Amino acid sequence: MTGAPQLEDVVAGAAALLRSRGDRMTGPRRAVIAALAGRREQSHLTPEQVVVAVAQVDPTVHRASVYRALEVLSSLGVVQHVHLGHGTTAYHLAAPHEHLHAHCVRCDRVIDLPATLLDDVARQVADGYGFVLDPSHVALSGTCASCAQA
Amino acid sequence: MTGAPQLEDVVAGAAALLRSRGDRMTGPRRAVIAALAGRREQSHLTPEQVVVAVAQVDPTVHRASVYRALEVLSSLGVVQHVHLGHGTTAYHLAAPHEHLHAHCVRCDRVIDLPATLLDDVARQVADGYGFVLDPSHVALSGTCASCAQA
DNA sequence: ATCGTTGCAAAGCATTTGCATGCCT
DNA sequence: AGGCATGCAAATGCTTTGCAACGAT
Repeated sequence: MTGAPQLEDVVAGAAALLRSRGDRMTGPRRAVIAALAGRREQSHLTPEQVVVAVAQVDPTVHRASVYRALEVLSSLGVVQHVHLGHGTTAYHLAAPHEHLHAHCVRCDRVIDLPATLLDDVARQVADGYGFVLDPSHVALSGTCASCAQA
Repeated sequence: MTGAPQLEDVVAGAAALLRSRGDRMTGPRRAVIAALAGRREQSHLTPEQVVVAVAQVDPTVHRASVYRALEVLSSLGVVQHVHLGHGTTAYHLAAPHEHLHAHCVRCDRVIDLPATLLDDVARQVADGYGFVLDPSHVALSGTCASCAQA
């Protein structure tokens, strides 16, 4: 059981990637990685939620820096994002294994799903329409188990 | 060949629904319906695109009224919306037959897909996770045929 | 010492809202 | 006539940006 990726390793890897570009590892960037890593559940956060989580790690980090850090880390592939319908975007650390997302419109929870779930659909839209599906870019929408039974 | 729904009929139907609620059919609401109906292709419009299209029909209609009209007409079921990842919402007249959407991230085009396309996936997430999928609420994301080959 | 990054504050943008006037029924 | 809807303008909420000071390499 390896569990969640170790913070140290993620930071180190990100630092290496940053330097290889002439960019730098900084406090705010470390804080954003820490904020995203320090989550057992609810590992997909909106920018606002990241801002809050970062503030708990380091209150001196400015809001704007969080946005900028998310952008740089995304471009490195260290962080990934999903669009959740209704205009919000959720960020999470790149997981070792690719996966899809489902978003509960009632409680806003994000559920991870196997990457293969849309393989058939991808084939169908490719064959029928020439449309190349990007299954992980947006979350499937609906109601999660606990909200559905309520 | 019936083609697109007739403007007159849609307006009349909407008017009836509005009045049954104590609401009214007005110029701006008619203009929004006309803007959405008067489209062979590209029948899914962002609020901003609706504002532009409405202005061509009736330049006196205010921006805010377009937003309000879209909301009322949606609540009546005359208009429907899809979320397109990246924070935009597209509106379209309720079609006679339910359908899904795919959104091209390159050219922003929206493609209609058969409603049944996600039936299997819906069953899988229901059985495996208790998640109740709402397949038409968000568009599938990817690259359309013409953009993919470029 | 360099030059990328930050905090701050202001600007942007899309959407929403309060209010007096206007118009549908 | 009565009350919902409108136009206008200001407010909102989230995200981006210009800039001087700061700090990683």
